[in-house]
Amino acid sequence: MSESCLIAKLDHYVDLTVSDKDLLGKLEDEEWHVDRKHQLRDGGDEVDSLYVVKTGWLFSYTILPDGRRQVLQLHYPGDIVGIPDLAFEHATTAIETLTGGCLCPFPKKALDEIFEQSPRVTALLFSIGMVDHVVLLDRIRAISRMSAMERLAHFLLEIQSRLRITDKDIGAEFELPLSQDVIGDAIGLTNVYVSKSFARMEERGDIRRDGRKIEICREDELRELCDFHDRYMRIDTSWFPEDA
Amino acid sequence: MSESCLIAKLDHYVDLTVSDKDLLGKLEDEEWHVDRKHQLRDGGDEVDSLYVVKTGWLFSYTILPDGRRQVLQLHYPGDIVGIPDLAFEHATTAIETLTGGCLCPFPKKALDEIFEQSPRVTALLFSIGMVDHVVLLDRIRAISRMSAMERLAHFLLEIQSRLRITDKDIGAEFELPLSQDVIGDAIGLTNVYVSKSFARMEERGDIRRDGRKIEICREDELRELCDFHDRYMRIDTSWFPEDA
DNA sequence: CGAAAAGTTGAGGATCGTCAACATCTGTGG
DNA sequence: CCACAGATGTTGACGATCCTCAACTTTTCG
Repeated sequence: MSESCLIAKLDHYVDLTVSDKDLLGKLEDEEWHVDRKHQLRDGGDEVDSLYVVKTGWLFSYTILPDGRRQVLQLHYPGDIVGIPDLAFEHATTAIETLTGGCLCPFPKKALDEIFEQSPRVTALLFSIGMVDHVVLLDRIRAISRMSAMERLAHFLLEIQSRLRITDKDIGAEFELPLSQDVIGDAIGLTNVYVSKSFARMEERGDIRRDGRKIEICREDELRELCDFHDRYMRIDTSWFPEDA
Repeated sequence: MSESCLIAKLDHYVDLTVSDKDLLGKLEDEEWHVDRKHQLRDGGDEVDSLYVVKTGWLFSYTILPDGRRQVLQLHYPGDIVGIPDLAFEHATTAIETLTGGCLCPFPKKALDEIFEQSPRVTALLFSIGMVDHVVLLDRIRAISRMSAMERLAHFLLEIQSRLRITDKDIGAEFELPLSQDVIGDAIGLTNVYVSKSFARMEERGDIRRDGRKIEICREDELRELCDFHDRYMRIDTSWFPEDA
C-alpha cells in the first residue's frame, strides 16, 4: 500500500494505531485515474459511492435555474468527496475535477465497519465533519458581509490553511489550479470583479501572482483584513474514546 | 422521562430500539430553564458542553471586526446545539436564546458511549450532520447568488421545512420569533431591506403576516422562485449498520 | 501555429446599503 | 387601566459596490 493522504491527514490530528490504519486503508483498495475537467457526477444522479482523493483537486457545484453556477466546495488530496450525499439517495451537487488525479471509490456501506470497529476513528471522522461545518460558517460570514477583496483574501487563506494540513511545508507560495471564473462562482462574484480585486490586492502588495502561482506576501495583514481564523490546524481530541 | 424532541426527531428517520432511546435519553438527564435573550456562550469561550434543545428557539452568530453581526444558525427543539464546537476547545460562535425554553446540557464525552454502543445511532447522527451540511450549502448558494426577495423566500421555506420534522402538522402558517434585524443578519441584508422585501412579497400575495405569524400562501411558486429543496424530509438509511 | 480559453480594462447601470424621520408594537411600572 | 420608553418596523432620498456588456490582450493546449 502506497502512502495514503487520508491517513496522513487523520494522523495529523491523532496517533492512529496500526489497526486504525488498516481499517482506513480499506477505503483505498480500488484506484481510478481521472483527467482534468472530468465530471464525476451530476446533481440528481443516483449515487452510492464516495471517493478518497489520493491526488488532484476537485470541486462540487450546483447550477441555478438561470444557468449560473455556484461552486460549493473544493476537494484536496486526503479529503473524502461526496460525504454530504451520505444522507441522500440522489446527489445534491455535481462534482468535477480541476486537475487530473487519482481517486479511490468506496460504497457508503464501507463506513459501517469503521463505526462498528473503532469509536475512536468514528469520533475523528465526526470531528473533521464539524471542522468542515465551521469552515462553511466562516465562508457564509465572508460572502454575506464582506467586500469583494475581503472575500477573495478569505478564500485564499482558507485554501492555504487547508493545504498546510497535508503538505507541512507549504510556504507563502502555492499553485492555484482555478480559473477566475471558478473563484468568482465560489465567493459570489463575477470573473470580471475577481480580476479587478486581484489587481488591487497585487497593487497593495498583499499578494504576487505568476500564472496560477499565488504568493501571499503579507499574511498577517490579510488575516486581519478578513478576520480569518485557521480551523484546520488543531482539533480537540480530549474527549475521544479509547480504542477497544 | 417526558417525551423527548431529540428522540422524536431521530425517530422520524429510523425506528429506534428501546436501548437506542435509552442511550439518547441520557443526554437529557439534566434540565435548564432559560429566559429570552439569554446568551449561552460567547465566541472564544472555553466550552465542553453541548445542549439538547427541549423547547424554545436559539441562534448562533459571530460579530465582525466592525461590529456587525452574522447570524449563522437557528436551533429548534430536537436539535443539539454546539455540535460544530465538538472539534474545538474554544467556541467558534456565540449562542443566544430567541425565546425562553428548556435546554439539556451534556459534556462532549457523553457522545463516546453512543459511538461505542450503537453504530446505528452513530450513523444516524453522522447523517443528520450531513443534512445540516447540505442545508448550509443551499444557504451559501442563496446568499451568494440570489436577490433579496429570493433569499428571504429561501430562508422562510428552510425554517418551515425544518419545523415540519418535529411538528408534523405545521401548515402554511407558523410563528417566527425573529426580529427583522436578526433575519437580515442571517441572510446578508439590512433590516431596512428585509422590511422592503417582506412588503413586496406580501403585495405579490406570496405570504401574509400578522405580527410575527407568517403564512406562506403560495408555497409552490415560492419554491420555484428560489429553487428550494427540502433536505430534511427523508434521509437514506439503506446503508446503516444493524445494531449489535 | 492557430483556436479556444482565460484574463484585463472601461463605461454605464441595477441592487442593495446608509441615513434619517416617522410609525407601531411591547412590556413595565405607576 | 393608562403612560411611557425602548425596541421594532416602515418609508423615502441618495449613494456605493458590484454587475453587465463589450472590446481587447494574453495564455493554454491540441
